Amino acid sequence: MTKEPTRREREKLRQRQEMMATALVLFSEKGYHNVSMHEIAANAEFAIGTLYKFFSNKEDLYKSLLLEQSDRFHAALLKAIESPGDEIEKLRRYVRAKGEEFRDDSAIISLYFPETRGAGFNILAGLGQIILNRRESLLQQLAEIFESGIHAGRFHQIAAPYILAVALDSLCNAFLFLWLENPENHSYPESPDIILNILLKGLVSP
Amino acid sequence: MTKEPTRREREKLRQRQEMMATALVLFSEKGYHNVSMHEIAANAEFAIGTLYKFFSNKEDLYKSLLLEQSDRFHAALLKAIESPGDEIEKLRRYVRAKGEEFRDDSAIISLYFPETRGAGFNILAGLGQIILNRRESLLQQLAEIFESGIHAGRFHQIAAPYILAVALDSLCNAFLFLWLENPENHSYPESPDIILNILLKGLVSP
Amino acid sequence: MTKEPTRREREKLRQRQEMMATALVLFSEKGYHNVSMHEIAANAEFAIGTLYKFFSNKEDLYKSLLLEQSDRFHAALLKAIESPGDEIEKLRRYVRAKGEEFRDDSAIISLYFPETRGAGFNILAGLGQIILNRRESLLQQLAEIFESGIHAGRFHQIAAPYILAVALDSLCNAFLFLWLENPENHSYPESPDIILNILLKGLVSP
Amino acid sequence: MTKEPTRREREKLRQRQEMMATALVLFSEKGYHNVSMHEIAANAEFAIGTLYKFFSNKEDLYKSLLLEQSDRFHAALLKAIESPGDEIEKLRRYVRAKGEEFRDDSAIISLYFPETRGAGFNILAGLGQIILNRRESLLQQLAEIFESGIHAGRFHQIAAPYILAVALDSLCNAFLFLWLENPENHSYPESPDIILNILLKGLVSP
DNA sequence: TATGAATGAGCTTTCATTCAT
DNA sequence: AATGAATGAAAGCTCATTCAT
Repeated sequence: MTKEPTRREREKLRQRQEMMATALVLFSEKGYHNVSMHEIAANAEFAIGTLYKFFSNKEDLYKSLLLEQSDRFHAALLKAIESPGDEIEKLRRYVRAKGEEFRDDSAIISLYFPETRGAGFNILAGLGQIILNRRESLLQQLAEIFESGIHAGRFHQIAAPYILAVALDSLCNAFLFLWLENPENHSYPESPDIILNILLKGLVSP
Repeated sequence: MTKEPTRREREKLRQRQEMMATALVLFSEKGYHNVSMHEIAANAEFAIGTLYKFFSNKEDLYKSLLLEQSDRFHAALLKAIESPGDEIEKLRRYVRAKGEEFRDDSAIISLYFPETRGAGFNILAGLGQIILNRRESLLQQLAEIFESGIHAGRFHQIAAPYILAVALDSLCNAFLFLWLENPENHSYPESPDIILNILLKGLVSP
Repeated sequence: MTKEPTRREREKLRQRQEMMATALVLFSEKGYHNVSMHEIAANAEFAIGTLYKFFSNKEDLYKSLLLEQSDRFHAALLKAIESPGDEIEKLRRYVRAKGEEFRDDSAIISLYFPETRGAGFNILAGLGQIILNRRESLLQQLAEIFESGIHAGRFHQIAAPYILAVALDSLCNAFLFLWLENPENHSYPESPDIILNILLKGLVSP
Repeated sequence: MTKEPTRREREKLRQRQEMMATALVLFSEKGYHNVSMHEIAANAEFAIGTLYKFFSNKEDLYKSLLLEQSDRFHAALLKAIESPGDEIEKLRRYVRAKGEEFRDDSAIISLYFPETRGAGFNILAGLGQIILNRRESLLQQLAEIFESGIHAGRFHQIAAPYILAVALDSLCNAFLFLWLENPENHSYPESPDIILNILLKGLVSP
């Protein structure tokens, strides 16, 4: 039974959110090493000491930021996958959800992507693992959808289910980057289908 | 009529290569900001002053590294694309060349990828642009191959040629990352076809 | 209505003064380039970072030093010139004031003099100009005193007023250097008249 | 009996002169600490090692430079003083010689003056002493001229002879600086008399 | 003998972190 | 509990000097 948070506790949470929001903007604009703790504190209008009350060091702040964003991100994707419907519908919802996350919070991308590749800070190895695990579990769930579609005879088995999952995810990322770079060029609503179609149709199938 | 390089010149080139090789390893292991010039000099077994004789500053070293690798990388991919053969053959050679570059020099990836995304150092804007331009021109050439295949009736037009180019490229990257992470799981020779097949075949086409 | 400075503000000012005093001694003993910021910080018993909190860089510290001393110096000389009295009295007060400034703060001389000549750091061009302008305005005021004395018939016109001003100023400097080098040889109180007499004997002799 | 210098020896002397001439220009333009040994070597078109064959270190080069210039400078002034003629003529020749030295080799001034004051490098204390001694001996000789003039009844004894010597010297310096700063404002030939007159009007007026 | 590549001590400056108030 | 002044390790970089060729 969790206690109702006191006013004091709510206040602290709000401060923490404010600091993280400021840090997110700065980190994503300038990169981890080009943002100082003083800068974050000043922008968030707190004293530097207060910032250190909430985050024991710069790395901790960065990790918290990443973890929180990753929470939201993966929760949204999970919800999309687990919603009812046939395989194609699930995949379409997944693609759409990913697009919406990117669109609504593009700041996170520049933090998040280096971490899903090997390019993140190795210092953060431990954290990177959590994120990698989440990604892995998402890929597994996507793979199950493909597998189910294959078993049901809806999909040709053009590759192993896990391979298809990786393929879909990477296609999403690539096109979302494209759209973020030229937001004006692409009407968003139809985009998910473009991505999905590439997998669904084939270039040379009879 | 270029002179044969003197022994002195060859020696200088060798030193430069050694410094760059050391820097490449350290940068790719720890990231630009977590490697000091002293560390690079010590690992390469030169005095710090000698390092600065060859590269006027840390950024210059990083840029030289990136540019040199990008030269090799893009030259190899271009050669693959421009080789004779039908569209499918060209694409297969492209995928294979990309895999070989990654496999032979995986250190470069962690430097190279942040730059093809928005995640690179903004400082290096000028350089990043060069790399982005090269990538763009490769994508254009890939797109032409797809277009030619479509015109020749070999390919269904399941998406715009440029879209197909981006799709192929991102599939390559994703699977090459997979293979690099688990090198033992996948026999290399068959891999290019796996990637290509995803595009060529379709999940649901009749 | 200026607030009474708080204890904190007074403390900061005291620290700043301490740093500048230490820097003044070191710079005047060893010259700008032979004093390191670490040395200044250590001698003033502050951490190097604290020094940089007060002065944004070494040049800024040097400039502040020079400007502050020049403020005091020129204010004292101006006050002397502008005090009531006939021309000779004003000149005598000027000579005496200059002597007192030199005597009380001989450390500044080795910083100040290279700047009134061309020998200062060219870097400090902007600052040097301020000091040169102040010197020029003092010379102008001295020249007016000579001119007034000539018009009043008190002085022979043995040279143009500005020339006489330069002459008086350079005589002051020369003798003040003499006295600083051998402080024991010369009783100070009578000195100003020695300097002035050299000019006056010609200026007022029948 | 000094040997006739061999061709080799003459060549070495010429090289040495070339290095010193280059160093003089650079030092006087940019200041001792803002000129590197490499810069001097490059400008003089010698290898850095060759420079070090001639001067054991940077300070030695600077000292040699200063000493050589001081040799020339004082020799010229001595010659002027020792030439035949009455006291006024000797003084006029002194003033004129000083002006000519300044005019012909203004580069030396920025090196030389900090040294005749306390503002030079203290490192060079030993050298500074030599120059100070030379200056002192010149002042003594000037003082003797004044004394002789006073004894001969030509000069009023408006101050001690040594004081007059210092006064004349400082007046020279001050006006020579003026002229160097605005070379166009003052016709050179008549200048020496302006300087001298300031003293003479008092010294010889009835 | 003349060269200039190589050296590394030492400089200025930044910034994550602490802790007395 | 919140503050921000103070800290000092460590970074990037320069340049006087040496010495193998």
